[in-house]
Amino acid sequence: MQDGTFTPPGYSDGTRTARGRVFESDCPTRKLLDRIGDKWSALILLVLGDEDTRFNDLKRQIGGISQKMLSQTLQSLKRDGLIMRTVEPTTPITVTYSITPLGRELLAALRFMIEWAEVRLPEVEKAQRIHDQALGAD
Amino acid sequence: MQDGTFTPPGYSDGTRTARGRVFESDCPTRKLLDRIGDKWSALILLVLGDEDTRFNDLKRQIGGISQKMLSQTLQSLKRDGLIMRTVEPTTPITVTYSITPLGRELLAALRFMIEWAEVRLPEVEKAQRIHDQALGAD
DNA sequence: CAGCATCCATGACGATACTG
DNA sequence: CAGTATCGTCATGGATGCTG
Repeated sequence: MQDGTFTPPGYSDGTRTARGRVFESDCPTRKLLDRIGDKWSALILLVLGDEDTRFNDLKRQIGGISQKMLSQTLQSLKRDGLIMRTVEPTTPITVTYSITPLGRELLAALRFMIEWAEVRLPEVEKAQRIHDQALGAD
Repeated sequence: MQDGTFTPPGYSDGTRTARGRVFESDCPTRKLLDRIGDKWSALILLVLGDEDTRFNDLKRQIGGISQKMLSQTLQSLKRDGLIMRTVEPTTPITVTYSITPLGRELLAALRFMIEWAEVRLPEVEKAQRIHDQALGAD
């Protein structure tokens, strides 16, 4: 858990799959997706994965995010232990956000999805167009 | 793209990172998360990754999902080309949902996050408890 | 600079009832 | 069995204005 790599357990022995847990009432996957499946968490983690960044820098880099959502999402990520908030008592105050080892680990898993999206989204959108044209053909 | 494996491009040469695209206006990652970051898509993909499943079977397996959301999410996943819908003209009608190669590929990326969630969520929740107790300590 | 407080619109989602 | 249609609720998130 020191670096950004994450090796998932199981699957090699063939006995344990994700299926068993995902439908329990306290399903970890559901909880995780509730948190980082929102509109901005993944983007913020991605920026902080590259370099420590200050509040208004984040706001500039992530186009379209409102101050409210940035602040709110940062708090949530900090509460989850995925990012850190560092205050320097300058005037005016200077606040820097950075990713934690735990956050970097999640980011590593996230990158697989990000890369998939970048490579395959054209196919998804092509499927959408075909689907939308074939009205009634099902 | 035939099996469920997905090898992300880039990163080996060190020049290309996900950063460049993720903040474009038509960011693929944002679009993807808008689609499968919802409450049920990931769960449905996970079930269908195991075996083809019928509508009411899905409803039974995924605890807590409403008929409306199941139907709606299935349509969305089908439109994206991630799952298929097969109708057998029995009486009454028999409908089976199955995952596509594209969907299986996404599922493979998703599993990294699922596994991370199952392993690390206790740490996240521990961080939450510590954070909530340290009121004012920042 | 780094936020918080407030108001408001949208839509995600659930519950219920109905259909081929 | 496999859905559709409608209604109501609540959370997400944007816009705006204010603060230390």
